[in-house]
Amino acid sequence: MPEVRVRFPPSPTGYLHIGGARTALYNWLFAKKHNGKLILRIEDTDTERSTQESIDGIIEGLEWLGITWDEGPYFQTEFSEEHVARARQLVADGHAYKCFCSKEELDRKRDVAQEAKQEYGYDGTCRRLSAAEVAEKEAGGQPFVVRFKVEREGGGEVSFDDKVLGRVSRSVNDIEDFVIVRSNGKPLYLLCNVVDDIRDRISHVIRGQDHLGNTSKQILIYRALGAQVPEFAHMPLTLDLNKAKISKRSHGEIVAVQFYKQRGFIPWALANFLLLLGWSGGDDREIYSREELIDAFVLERINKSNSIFNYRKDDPKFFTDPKAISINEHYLRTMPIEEIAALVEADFKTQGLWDDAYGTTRRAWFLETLLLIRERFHTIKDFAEMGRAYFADDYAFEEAAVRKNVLKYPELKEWMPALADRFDALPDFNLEAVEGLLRTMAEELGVKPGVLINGARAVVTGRLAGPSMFEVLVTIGRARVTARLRQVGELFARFEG
RNA sequence: GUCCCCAUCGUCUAGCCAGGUCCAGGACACCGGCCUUUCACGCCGGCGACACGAGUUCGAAUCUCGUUGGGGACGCCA
Repeated sequence: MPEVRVRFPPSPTGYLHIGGARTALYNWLFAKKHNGKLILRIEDTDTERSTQESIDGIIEGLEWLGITWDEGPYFQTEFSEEHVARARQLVADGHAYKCFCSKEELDRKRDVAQEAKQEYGYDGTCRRLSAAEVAEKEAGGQPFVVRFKVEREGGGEVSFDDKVLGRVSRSVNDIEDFVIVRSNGKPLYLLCNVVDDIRDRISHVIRGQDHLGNTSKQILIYRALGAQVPEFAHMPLTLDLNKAKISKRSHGEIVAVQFYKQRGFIPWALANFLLLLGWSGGDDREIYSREELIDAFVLERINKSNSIFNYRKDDPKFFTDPKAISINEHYLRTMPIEEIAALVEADFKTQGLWDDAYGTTRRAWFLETLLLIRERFHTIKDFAEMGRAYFADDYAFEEAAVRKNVLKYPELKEWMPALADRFDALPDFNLEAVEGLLRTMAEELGVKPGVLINGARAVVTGRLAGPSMFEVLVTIGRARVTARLRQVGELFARFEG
């Protein structure tokens, strides 16, 4: 295979959404797999809608996901002269012509056709203009667009072998003479994209199936320009629950990569999820490390059919596609704890929960604590929220935990401080000692150990559930544990009052 | 309306190209059980699909045709 060069060409008209991220991911994987290059090209020719903020957001999103590029970002607007030159060349070579039909006139014709449920497409009025007529209109200062002259002599088809879909054909009679240059002289996407891909020596165009219709037109442009046509791979689209294409506009933050970063997703977990939306390795494997995936990835195994992004809303646990959450959980509890620690550290710093000692003298404690509590968390955010009691004293109390495990046993008002006293008297505050003491005390009081254990859990962590209580107590430490136990009275006052 | 693409559990999918080993496998979700001081994890089990109809064949999820359904495109957006 000649040098593999692929590109990701977002138009900077909004944040990076998961569909775009998935396209970027597939391109990146393909490049890596073949020791090729990924080119990032910002298609900013739509000056009306392009923003710097969007460019920054896209780059930030790609970087967060770990999708790296080898060249760029290039900006399409920087190559306008070349686009114009190629358009002129096409006109000079007879592959394109000037069209003087007004936009209003065409809109009207289109509306009429649509109204009558008729097929519509440019009728070729200006294609038949003689050189003299064209010269006359130009001399008169009439504005014009440039249309590509689709060769329809003898019919024929434009076809290509798509890496995903197989052979795709389209009759030239179904391709209208499409516009390649606006009346203001600015070339359009169909042309710019091809000119840029030729200049960037793109070998494989991997993009969504929504571009399928563009491909036949663009192949015509490649040929007219005398360039080699690249390989194509049209990926299936990601649809919403109503089977409509997901978009920034209609779905909002739930489809933004940024949202997942904010909600505490592990970058590669999101990439892994996105990968599975339309690709499988052919076996039952679903979790891949970067290296494993680069090794396993092949374009031919991309699915042909569209997939549904099964997101939910307003569910505390499944705030997005449950599969995405489950993959994130998988990484959360299997990744090397140092890597998790780095993500938690970043989050803690934004929340004012970070203690520099966690990086130095209390490093071991910090890592062990993360190891202890990560089992039942869903995202990185949970360390600061559900796990707050391990790192700070201003943790919240779950109402259900207090009601079920504290208020139900009024005696705990005395028992908890008494337990604190006993803990203080312990020569060593370790697992065995704590467990022995708790069980002995329960026996003396004539209650089940669970009453003291769960009561202590609610008081010390504010939560209904958590890791083994003895480990929790030792981890949080004697001083903090006893102080919290002695404040049980306030809890009664707060929730009973 | 025209053109293009697609069609397996609720969702993501394996199997399809090279028809039998598939009364269709896995994952997520859901339900039940085990474990357990709690909740998770883990393990075990359950629920649950070849869109429909013809044809080819001894045999079809797999091949062919049709129907239906879904999606995309049809811009002087990208």
